[in-house]
Amino acid sequence: MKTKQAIEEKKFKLTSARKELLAILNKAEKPISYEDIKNRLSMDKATFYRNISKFEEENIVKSFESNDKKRYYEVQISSHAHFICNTCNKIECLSNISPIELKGYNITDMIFKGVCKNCS
Amino acid sequence: MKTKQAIEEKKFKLTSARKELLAILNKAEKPISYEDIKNRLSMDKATFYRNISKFEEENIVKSFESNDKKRYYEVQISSHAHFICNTCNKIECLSNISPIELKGYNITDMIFKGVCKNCS
DNA sequence: TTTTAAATGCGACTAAGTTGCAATTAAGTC
DNA sequence: GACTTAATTGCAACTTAGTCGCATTTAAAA
Repeated sequence: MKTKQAIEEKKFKLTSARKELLAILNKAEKPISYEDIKNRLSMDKATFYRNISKFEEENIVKSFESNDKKRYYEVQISSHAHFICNTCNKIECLSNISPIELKGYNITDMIFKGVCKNCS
Repeated sequence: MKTKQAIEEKKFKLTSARKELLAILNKAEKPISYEDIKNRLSMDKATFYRNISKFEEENIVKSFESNDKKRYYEVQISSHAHFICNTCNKIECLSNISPIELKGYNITDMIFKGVCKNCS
């Protein structure tokens, strides 16, 4: 696991805030924003954002911006595409989509938008 | 053209601010943010955002959020995918990508992310 | 030309995310 | 286990994209 590896390489200290955040991220089944979990967090907003950036630098976490001006984070274990509903802004992970080849481009992420089952 | 149609249906008045904004949007070769064009605009920020929302309601314009917290707008003429560079945040239009089929989903937009030619 | 609802500019506001700084803490060393 | 120190934290103040209320202006129908 990248987390253990990063700690062993002394990239950062494993503080209680970081343990808490990693636990939440590992349990999450879809990308989460600060807003989504702030009530469950004992750390400050600034600490959340600083740690999540740190995790991104170490390739433990990936993120993207959704339609609602918020940034969503998820653990980088399996690479998969995302679906964002234009109506309710719900985010779903799409596991069955094969990566697209496009010469000259090195594509790492795919986001699809449309209207979800509930909203259509 | 949707613009003329919308005006004829009395959906809105064709003010000079709107003419200016439509001219810029029609000339643009890629999605633009307010920041991108503010120096060329004679209208106020609030007017820009109110008009661009109006255009979106009337399906004249489409938009999405990029990696840089900004919203990008473009005229809705040809439906096409977009590529966003994770390094320099540049946005490119991809015209050769065929729409993806995914049962249960009605996909209207596709965004690909990665590293562009310049940055890799 | 008059009328009037729609549109505009301005300034104040909101909300997500960032930053500076003094206080705290993880983790290596004795 | 106590000591040391750089990394981390909380707090408050800040930044920035976008929104809103309101008094003034304007397109376009009469």
